Formats: sequence, C-alpha cells, structure tokens
Amino acid sequence: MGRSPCCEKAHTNKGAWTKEEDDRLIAYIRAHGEGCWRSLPKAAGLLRCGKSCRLRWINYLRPDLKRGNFTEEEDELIIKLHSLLGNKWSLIAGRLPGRTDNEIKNYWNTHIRRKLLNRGIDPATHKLLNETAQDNTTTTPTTTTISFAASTTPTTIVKEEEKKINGGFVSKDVKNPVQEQCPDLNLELRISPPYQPQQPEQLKSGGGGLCFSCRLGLQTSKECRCGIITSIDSTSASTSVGYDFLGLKTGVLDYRSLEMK
DNA sequence: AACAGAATCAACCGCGAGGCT
DNA sequence: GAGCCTCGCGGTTGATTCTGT
Repeated sequence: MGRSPCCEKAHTNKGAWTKEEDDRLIAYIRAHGEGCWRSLPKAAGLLRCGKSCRLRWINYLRPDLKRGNFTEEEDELIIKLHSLLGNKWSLIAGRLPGRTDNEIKNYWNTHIRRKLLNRGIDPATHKLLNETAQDNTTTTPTTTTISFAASTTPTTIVKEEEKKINGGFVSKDVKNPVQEQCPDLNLELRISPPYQPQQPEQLKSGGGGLCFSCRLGLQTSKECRCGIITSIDSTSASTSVGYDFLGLKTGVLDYRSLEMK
C-alpha cells in the first residue's frame, strides 16, 4: 500500500506564490490563526496544498520574520550551534529569532560552508581539515578542535551547559574521549514564559543587556563583556529567567515556536 | 551587449514522529 | 496493536539573479 498524497494534487497550484495568494493566506491566518494546514487552503480559497501554505507562511509571510543579511554575530552563533546540534536547522532557527530553518539552511550551504572551508575547517565535522584527513587514516578518537573566536571549545560549552542543567553537578567522566567527541546533549525542551520584546535601553546595550558570550551561555568566558555575574545556583530556579536544553537563557533568545503560540 | 557559469533562495519532496481511531 | 492522518523536518531542485568574460 502506497502512502497517500498529502493533498489532492490534481487541482493545486505549484511554484512561486502570487501576491493575491499571499494576501489570501495572510488574511485567513490573521482571522483564524494557524492550525489544521490540511483544511486551510480550501477554507482560505487557495488552490494550494496545506504543506505549501504552511511553508509559505513560516518561511516568508510571518510578521515576525527578520529580513535582510545575517550579522557577524548570527554567523558565529549558527556555526557554534551547528557544531553542537549538526543539521538540526529547526533547533538552530529556534535560537535565532526572526530567522527560519530554511533560511539558515540556505545560508549555511551558500555562505558559512565556504567561510569555514576558507578557515580550514571541515563544515561537516567542525574539525580542522588536516585533522579530518588524519581521522580517515586512524580510528583513534581525538578531541574536537574548532578555531572560533571565543576561547571556550564546544566541548567545554557542553560541560558548562551540563553544570547549569544539573545544578552544578557534572556527572560525566571528563576523561572519556568518546564523550569528549560526542557529548550527550540533554535535548529536553523547557517551557518558559514567552519572549518579551526588548526595550530600547536593552537594545542599546547590545541585546537584552547581555554580551554575545553570555547569549551563547558562556558567562564564564573571558570574552564576556557585559560583566553580568550569572552564577547558576538554586536561586536561579526562583527567577523568571529559564534555561533551555542548551543552557541558554530563554527570554533573551526564545523559541520561535513558543513566541508564535 | 551578449553569453556562460556561479550564486542565491523559494519551494517541493519524501520521510519520520506522534496522535487518533 | 495496526492503520491512517497530520504536521514538521531535512535534503534537494530549479528558477532567478548576479558576476565575470
């Protein structure tokens, strides 16, 4: 038995969306909200499949999308998140408000891949290219080395995040070379209060009062410029600031999916 | 100006996860 | 538990735009 098609394809448009289609989709979602993509096209009077409508809305029509070029900070954030998460574009997009997984995926493939190759880094493994070549000839596991601007290696990042998630208790054996290479990420999602738009004062000070290092969860990094002491102890549990599975502060960079609800 | 190749990015496709019956 | 349905994700495609010759 073959898989049934996602929609009746015989009477649906394909290819680029027209202005009229966009307007219809926007008007419908404004009036009724997102949800039930399968029935949406018919209800909205669109000759498109639900999947196509969802994609168009998420990737292009959503009002909270940030159009325009990626900043250098966004570049570095994407690279770091990719080194931790791999091709989990939706998770990476969740850390970049206003950016979509499709947009980040395209940007990665067209810009960042080349950028990393120019730095001598394998974009797939985030190892130095000559290191990757060596790995192909030996099975001995090695620790990951990535030449990012921040002094903390991704492995260290994971350890720091682990400290936060486990309340300061690091349970992993630091001498385990396999875990050094493939750290077990806690992929539990955390529900936190919705993202609050930043106040002008916060924006002036550089994104919610936190420097780039802190937004990456590297509060202990010497790169930290904001001077905020963010000791993660029992008191943090009583504050409104949450930490997601990467240990990054929610409320600073929140999940888009939660914002949209 | 014309053409070719490269780069970009919107959109499509197929699959897996999870919920429902 | 099996089968079906919907949603969302990641990989890929192809049309359009850009750049170099």
